This record gives sequence, C-alpha cells and structure tokens, in this order.
Amino acid sequence: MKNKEIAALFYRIADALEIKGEVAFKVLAYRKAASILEDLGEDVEALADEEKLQTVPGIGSGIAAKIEEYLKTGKMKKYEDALSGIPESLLELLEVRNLGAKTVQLAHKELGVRNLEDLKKIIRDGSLSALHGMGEKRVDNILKGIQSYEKAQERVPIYVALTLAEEVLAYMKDAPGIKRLSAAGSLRRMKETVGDIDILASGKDGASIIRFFASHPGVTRILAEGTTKGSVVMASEAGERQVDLRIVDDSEFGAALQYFTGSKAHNIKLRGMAKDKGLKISEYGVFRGAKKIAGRDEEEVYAALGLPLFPPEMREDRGEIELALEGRLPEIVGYGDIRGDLHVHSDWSDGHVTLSGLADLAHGLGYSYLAVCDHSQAAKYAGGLTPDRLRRQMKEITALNNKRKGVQLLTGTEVDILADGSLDLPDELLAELDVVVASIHSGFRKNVTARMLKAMDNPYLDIIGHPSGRLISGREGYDVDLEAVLKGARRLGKALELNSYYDRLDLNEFYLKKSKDLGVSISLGTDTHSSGGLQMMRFGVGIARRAWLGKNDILNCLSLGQFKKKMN
DNA sequence: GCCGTTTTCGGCCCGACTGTTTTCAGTCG
Repeated sequence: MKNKEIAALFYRIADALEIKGEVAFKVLAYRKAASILEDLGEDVEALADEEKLQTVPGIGSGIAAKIEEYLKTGKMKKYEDALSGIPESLLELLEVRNLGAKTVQLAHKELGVRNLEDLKKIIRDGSLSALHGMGEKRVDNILKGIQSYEKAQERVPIYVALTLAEEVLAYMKDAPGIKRLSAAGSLRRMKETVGDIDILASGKDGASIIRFFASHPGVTRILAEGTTKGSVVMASEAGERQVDLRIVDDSEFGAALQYFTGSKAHNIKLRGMAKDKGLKISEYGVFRGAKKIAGRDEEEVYAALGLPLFPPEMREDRGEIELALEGRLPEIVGYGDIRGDLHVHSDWSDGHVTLSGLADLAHGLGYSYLAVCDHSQAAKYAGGLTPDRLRRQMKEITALNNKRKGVQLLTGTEVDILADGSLDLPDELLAELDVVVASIHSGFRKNVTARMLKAMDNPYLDIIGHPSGRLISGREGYDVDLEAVLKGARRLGKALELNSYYDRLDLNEFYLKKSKDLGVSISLGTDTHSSGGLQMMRFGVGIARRAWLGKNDILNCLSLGQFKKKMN
C-alpha cells in the first residue's frame, strides 16, 4: 500500500506551499487530502485502478491526477515544484511550537535559515529579534518551542495516556469549586495513540482551579497558567507528556466538550452545517445571531443542529453525520456489553495468574465466561502446552467449574499456525476444546496469507488471533494480505480477533470495519498474561466502537449459552 | 485545491491569546 507514502508527499507539499505563502485554502486542501489518505481503509492503488479516487470526499480532480501520476511514474511534478528553493530541512521547523510558516519564511528569506541549527544560531546572535515584528518575547517563545520539540513529543499508546489522564481527573475532583470534569480530544475518542492530553472542567474560579492543577505533584514543568487555560508537562510511563486543562463556565460545558473532543474534521463539517442553517457554533455554544440556543450539554448542542448525540469514538467525519441525517446511525457496542474474555493466558504457559485467580478476576468484572487459551508446544519460549499437559489443564478447568458458581472457564488454546499452515495440536484434541484461537508466532515473512487460509480450513479452528501481527510501539506486522484473510474467514465461517492488548489492537479499526461490512464475526480477547491484563478490554471495545461494530458483530457479546451453541 | 437542491465561481470553521502594534498578524487548538 502506498497510502502513507503519498500522504507524506502531500504533507510536505502543504508545508512547502505554506512557507512560500500560498493561499491558505490550498495548503489546507493538501493537508486534508494527506490525512484522508493516511486514514483510508483501502489501498489507494486499487481505488486508482477502478478510477474511484474522486469518489473520496476531499480528493478532487487535481489531487487525483497527482496520485495517478505518482503511481504511474514514481514521481510527482507538483512535489518537485513545491519543494524547489525550499531545503527539506526547513520543513521540519513547522513542527516547532510558536513558530509558524510566516516566521519560517521570514527567517529563510532574510537570514538564510535552512535548518534547526541555523535557527538556533540566529536566535543566539540576536539577528532574529532584529527582524520586523519580532520582539524579545516572541523569540523567547520560539526558543521554548525548540526545547520541547527537541524532547520529541511523540504520540503514546492510549493505555499510557488514559492511565495518566485518569490519575489527573481523580486529582482534579478536589479542585476548588469544580463542577464538571472530562477528558477530551483523541483520548476521549479512544484513538489507538494519543498526543497531548486534553482535560476540560467547568467552574467559577478558573484561576484557582488552574493553580490547583499546576501544583499536581507529577508536574515537571508549567508551560502556561492563566485563568481559562493551563498547560503543564507531566511524567508518565512513557516519558514526559503535555497535559492541557481548559476551564469554562458550567453553562458552556457541553459546547466546550463537543468542541475539544473533535475530531477536527467532524467539527468542521458541523460548523458548515450550522452556517447553512443560519447558526454559528463555537466552544461557547450554538448561536442564532447573538442569541445562544444551546451549550449546556453535548446532546443539546447536537440537537440544535438536528443531530443525535454521537459517541465520541464515531466523531471522525467518516460518514457518521450523513448517516445520522438519514436516521441510519448504527448502534455500536457498549463498554458494558462484553460478557467474557476470549483470549487469556494462565500460569500453565507464560501467564502469571492461576486458573482460579483468572476466574476471580473475571468475576470481578461481571463476566460470565473466560476462555483459557494458553500457548501450544511449538511456542517453547512461552512454555507452550503439549497435548498431555493441555488434557490435564482441561480436567482441572472442569473441576474448577464444578466447584464454583458464576464465571465459567472455557477450555481453549492459542495454537500456533506452523510453517506449513497446519495447527500445532492434533485435531481430535482441538475438537474437545470450547475455543480454538490460532495465531502466527514465527515466520512472519513466510507465506503468511496462505498459511492462515490453510489453517482456516481446519474445522476446529474458531478464531484467527492478532491477524496482522503488528505492534503499535514498533513492529510492522506480518507480510499478509488481510483482504484475502477476511474473505477466507467469510467463506469458511471463521471469526477474526480484535486483540485488545493496548500495544496490539489487532485487527485495526479499518479492517474491523471491513469485517463488519463482510459479515465476519469479531472476537475480543485481551491476551492477558498478568493480573491487570483483563482491564485491557476497554481498549478493544473502544477500537470496536471506532469501527462502528455492534453487539451482533462481536462473539463475546453473546451469553454463555449462545456462545457455546455458536461454537458447536 | 475542493465543492455545489440557491453556485462551475466564490466561497472555504471559529475564536483566543500573544505580542506587537496604533488597528492587526501570527499561531494555536
């Protein structure tokens, strides 16, 4: 797939044009096209082959032609034109906070700045502050921007962000005069990775609330401390994170929450709609002329535009607004709809929790079942189970189930898909298990698609585990044609896993959406190895919601009875 | 550059803050 590659080109064209002072809307159009390509579930090359590029909103004739040119020739003339006279190293300066295109252009033209080192030099020697419109404070702010840029604030996995945010939210409950409090931004939309953490609060005395915020013991640096906005840097599990707090009046909380939750694309579409209706929408409310007609709750804000309250996870401008206008917004799975966990390891292989310990944890979450899926023998590094040991484990599970009420442990395995596509346990044993998850754990580049398809031919296989094999923190994943796997799963009536461990979230939201469209069932499993692992289910559900999955698309929304029937 | 049941031209989301200004440009979210 060349989606990301082409998106990167468009981002750079946008940056270069912006520095050159091109009309803002053109720059915006390139940037929008880039972000659409990045998020596109489909292969841009396939779209181009079918001459369907222009059916994607945001891609018009101009961009489509450039994509086709690049696919055909490996070059894009517009890219070369845009970048001419602009050193590539200049583009990255736009990443520096408090430094925008205008200033970059000025520094480049007047002082010959070509990169970050040049920029630092002209700040040191005072030549930047001598330029028109550049005072001491502006230069000072740019310097601060450089410092934080050099600390490289990359996006972190949702788990890291949510853990930190929930800690801050708990702390902020005791802030003076605080009324309502919520996380916002991509965190609230449950994106798989999060940049800055945005928190919104309502209350009367903004200044003292923000003072309270800034004196949180985990704060390592205060970036801004005003009366409506505070911004700090805090330590987290994955290095430093910026946390922003906004304070609004309680009567504006809904409008502000809607606004700061985004996404940007979703909000822009809403604003356009509002305008067509003669309304204006901002973070302070919905207005007809000077009269405010909504703002207290998000529901009220959406209702003023004739729209239902969208779950935050759906607010991406991927067609949700249009569907809602037709009254066809799908009902998506809720966090409380999960009845069990379908991928859990015990201390029989490489997990740390005993079988009864797992049952206790599941009981605590209100589950009615939990599938014990330890590794099979080929996974020697993980203490995989031989057929004999698995039989013994099955006996112990049965005994445990007879002893206790409430949660049922299901017998299962996460069996390796071997090099030839066969499974690492004999069929007659697989036949006795309640749940068979099959995964690739070795040979990531060797015939993965064919092996998965062959594995699915096995009548006892129920679920393909972590089908793409990617790790969000870095590993690319298998060399696999997921489209073919999806189609195979549909043909053979198999389910695919949404591995809900935060660093996997695999399948990702785009293939989940495709699975839903094809009618392929999805199984949520946390791949738990430790006592905290079962808590990862919320990330899986969050991603499932982002993919618009409903209860009926997910195996573990079934009751125990329904599930067992389906597995037979 | 994109887009269109008022448009194929003329719009394109909105507001705050900051710093630099004599009324506004740049940057950010």
